[in-house]
Parts: sequence; structure tokens; C-alpha cells
Amino acid sequence: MKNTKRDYRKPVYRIGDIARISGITARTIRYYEELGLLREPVRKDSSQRLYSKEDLIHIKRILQLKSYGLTLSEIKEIITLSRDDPSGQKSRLRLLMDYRKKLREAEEKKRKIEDYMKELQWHIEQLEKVRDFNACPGEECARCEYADFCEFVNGNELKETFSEDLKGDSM
Amino acid sequence: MKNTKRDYRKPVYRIGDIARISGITARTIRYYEELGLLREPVRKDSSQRLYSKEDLIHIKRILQLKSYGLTLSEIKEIITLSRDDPSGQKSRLRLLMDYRKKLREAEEKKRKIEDYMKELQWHIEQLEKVRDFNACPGEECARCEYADFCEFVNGNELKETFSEDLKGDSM
DNA sequence: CAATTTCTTTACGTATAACGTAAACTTTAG
DNA sequence: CTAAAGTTTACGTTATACGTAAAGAAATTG
Repeated sequence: MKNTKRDYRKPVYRIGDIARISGITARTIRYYEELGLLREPVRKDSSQRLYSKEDLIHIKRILQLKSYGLTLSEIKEIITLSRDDPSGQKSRLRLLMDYRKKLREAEEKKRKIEDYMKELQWHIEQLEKVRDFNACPGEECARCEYADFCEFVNGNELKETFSEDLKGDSM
Repeated sequence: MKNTKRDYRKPVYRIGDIARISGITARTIRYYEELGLLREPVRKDSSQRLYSKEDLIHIKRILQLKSYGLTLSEIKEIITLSRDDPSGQKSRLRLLMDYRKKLREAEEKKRKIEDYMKELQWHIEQLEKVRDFNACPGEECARCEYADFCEFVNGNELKETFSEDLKGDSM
């Protein structure tokens, strides 16, 4: 019942077992191997792939990262980052920088989603509060008779992108 | 210099103008129209499309939503939600629910990204603190001799998905 | 007014992602 | 020994978001 270190590395599963246990198909497993997400497994008499619990955990980690919304190539980067420093001396600083870069990207993604959530929140509040909600913003925003005084329309947001057009030229 | 309500609805731009101003191609504009993201524009002598500032703002909103990571079909849903209630009486509750659903989805996405950021943070901290960072978790995690006592390996996370396999059956 | 340039529609093409599926054959299990 | 499972090779698929070409009509410009 006690798992030893050896247990984790012992190749006992065939590809079908791994597929059943992890909930992905054999094709997917081979595909991940092809992409370099999984290392080349041991072969039984040089034909059938054999996997260990270690491999299972590895796959679990891949699926976890996938659930975070990462693409397979992003996951590969992560895995490569974790692996490409056998001694822990050489590219340590580089690794650190790479991770930090990924972190910044994630933060940016998060920020965008938060903006989007604010948008939704706005709409929800309108629906909850306003009786006639054919109101700004949304499709009707541009038609609004108060558009000239509306920050959303005339404010910074708009002027950034369309400034050249929306300033003069009004006819 | 003062924009009137009329100005916003006056169709003065041809498709190329819109393309230049908004930074997308004419094809894209027609494509958005085809998808129903943009309403059918006025035609000049029933041929060339003519757009107004209102349309420009509409496009700006689409691009904004795109930047939030929404797909075109999601954007269409949003637009449809905003439009499908002319009187503001009928499907108000449904609209509210739809928005709330979208909000929950966004929250889930955000949560996943936050989890991912924690992962990254973990790795970064390891790189910053540990001298020999061939340590758990990561590729080496499964090989770790302390795996039996490691919460990350034996804890809830793992047992959820692979429980059936990882409990007995150890060989 | 003639030459460009900009439109129009129709329709096939492209690129990437993440596998699915079929074929033809070999291994392993019951 | 036969069925089930595995192997490689390679083409197919679904979805998204446009690109691009063709062929002709309309608008702009010198």
C-alpha cells in the first residue's frame, strides 16, 4: 500500500490504461508525445509504450495547465522551462525572466477579463435599475441625445482610436 | 464643431473610410455585417455601403469586446442581448439571466488564470529561494523521494481525478 | 472624359489548434 | 488461435477569423 520511489518510475501501464485513467484518448497521448509534452516512454520489446505513475502525474499536470486556458505550445514552453536546467546553474536567471514574462502575460489576460466583467456588470446594473433600459451604452449609445455630454462617448476611450476622425469633420 | 444627434446618424463614410479609421479591413467589416454584428448599412443608390459615426462607435465597441478575449460569436450574443428587447418589457428577466451567466463564465475564466498565476508564482519563488531547484513540483515532482509526504502529490488535487488508480493497485 | 481607384458580390483559400479516423500490420491477452 | 489492443503513416475535421481572387459597377481625379 505504501508507494515507494520505485513504484512511481515502474512502467506498468499500457497506453490504453493511461487513456482510461486520465480520460483522454490514446491518440491524444501520442500527440502530446509527438509535440514533446511527454518524453518518449519505455517500450516493451521495442514496440508498445509503457508508462509509470510518474507519467500519469505528468499528464495530470498537462491537463491542469490546459484547464487554465493555456495552449499546448504554451504548456510545452512551461515544461521546457522546468527541464532545461539540469544543473540549476546555467540559465537560472533566464528561467526566472521567462517565468516572470509569463506571469505578466497572465496578469494582462486577467486585467482584460476584469474589464469585460465590468462591462457586464454595467449592463446588469442597467437592467436592474433603469426602467427604460434603451439607454447608453450599448447599441443605443450612439443614438443617445446626451451623447455630447456622455463621458463614455466623448471621453478618453474614444478619442484614442478615432481621434483623427471624430474631432473636426463633423457634418 | 458641436456634434448634434443628427451627425451621429448621418451616413457619410464609405467602407474604405471606416476601414482606415478603425484599423480593420473592408473585408472584416463586411464579414462582421455578414455575421450580424453590424446592422445592414444604408446604400448609396442601392450599391455602396454608407456608414455613420454611430456605426463607427458600434465597431469600436466590437473591437473593444474582442480585446477582452471574446470570440465574434460571443460578441454577437452580447449585441443581440442588447438589441432584442425593443420595448424593454418582455425578455428583461431573460436578458438579466444571460448577462449573469456570462459574468459567471468570466469569473470562472478569471479564477483559472489566477490559479495559473499561483503556479507561476510558485516556480518563481523556487527559483529565487532554492539553490538546487530540481525540486517539486514540476517535471521532477513525481520522482521526488518525499513524494509520499508531499501534499501536492498525495493531496486532494491528485486523488480527485486519478483516485481509482492511485489508491490500490500499487506495484 | 478617360484612367484610376474604390466599391460590389461570389466563392474558394488559408492558418492554426487539437485532435479524429482509416489503413495495414504487429503484439498481447484470454 | 482469435479477438483486442497497439504501432506507424498520413490524410481528414471542426472552428475561428478573416485573406484573396475574379469580374464587373460606380466614383474620384487629372
